[in-house]
Amino acid sequence: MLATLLRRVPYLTEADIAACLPLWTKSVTLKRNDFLIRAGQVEHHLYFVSSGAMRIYLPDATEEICVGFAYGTSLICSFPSFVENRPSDYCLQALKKTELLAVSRADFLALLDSNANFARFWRMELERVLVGRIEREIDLLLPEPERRLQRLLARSPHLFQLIPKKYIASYLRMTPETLSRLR
Amino acid sequence: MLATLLRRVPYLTEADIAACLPLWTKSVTLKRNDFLIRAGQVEHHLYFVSSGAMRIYLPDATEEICVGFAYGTSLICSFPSFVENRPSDYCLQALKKTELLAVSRADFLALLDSNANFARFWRMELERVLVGRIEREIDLLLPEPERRLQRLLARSPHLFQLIPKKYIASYLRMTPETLSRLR
DNA sequence: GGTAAATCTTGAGGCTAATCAAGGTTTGGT
DNA sequence: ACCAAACCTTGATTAGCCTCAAGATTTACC
Repeated sequence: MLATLLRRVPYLTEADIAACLPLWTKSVTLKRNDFLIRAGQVEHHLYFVSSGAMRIYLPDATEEICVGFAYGTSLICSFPSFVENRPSDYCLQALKKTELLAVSRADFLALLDSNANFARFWRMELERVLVGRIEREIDLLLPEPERRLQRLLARSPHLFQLIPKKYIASYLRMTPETLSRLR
Repeated sequence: MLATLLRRVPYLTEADIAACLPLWTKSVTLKRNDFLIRAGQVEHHLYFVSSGAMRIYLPDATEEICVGFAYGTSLICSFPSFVENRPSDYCLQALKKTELLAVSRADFLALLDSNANFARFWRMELERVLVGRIEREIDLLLPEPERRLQRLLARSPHLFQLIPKKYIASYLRMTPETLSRLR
């Protein structure tokens, strides 16, 4: 539930949350393999995953390179497309039945401008995501597949129950065969 | 010059810039191979590179993995350490004589809280950096060394005049020999 | 619950990039 | 400008991951 996520942020008041919640006017339900966005489309919404699981992948010339997952109660979008209002390089696809709420870019930006507490929340969310990306970069730079796997197991062991191994292998920059052999 | 960087931001007024500049009280000059920060230290400052060039690397067990460069007029710090106030995983080292200005975390956070325009600047700076990281992630995920090199050549050709090839090779997740053979 | 599809595992072989090594070139510091 | 150190290049060899393939297992959907 979105309200639960927001209530965990100490400096957001009930008034801030009450100002935010009504902006999530769009509701989306995806079946397995449905797309939330395809490469080439412009992303105009920021999404909250209520339930289900998604994968984010780059449709490269010869293969689909998996760059991330979303599940549980997290925010998700094709970030460069949403922020820069340009066509997405990525596809976002449901791995199972998935329910999402969405806020439009215009409403979201207006909220950031009108509510300093919420602007602070978004700033800290960006910092948190950026720190996560930097951690992730370390993973990708390690030359040994085994150490890349170890780091993911240490950080996100639940992924292995939730996401098909072939996508995790792609995320870890190795083939499914190599991942299977490492286990 | 720091003022030049800030004046390029359309929504920062001269008053905003005047409020910001005096906070950069610390001045640092590094010789070649000097460290701005070593792994294990906590980063309490955000830096602006006035001149020179720096590399950011991860001192891994067996090798130094290069994760980025800073030069010209850019902001730089060990980001996870600065944001989360914890020991840095990274080393920041000067590649030549380098001059920097610094603002303390406390002063910077106070500025973000007191100046909405500056908070907006920082939010957009974070978004910009995050988009760059996502681009960078694509580079790292490409399996072929040749395509990783092509993307860097397309995006930052000047790096090859500025930075020793061995660090660029590490940044591109390949050995100096492989980089040399690709050219 | 049953069936088909998707996914995972295991094996054999090939290829690419890493390693090791040596010579040539550039760069830094005095 | 000189010398020394750092850096870059090229070659030969090796190791590790990918590719291809087939069988086993799990999962999805009616």
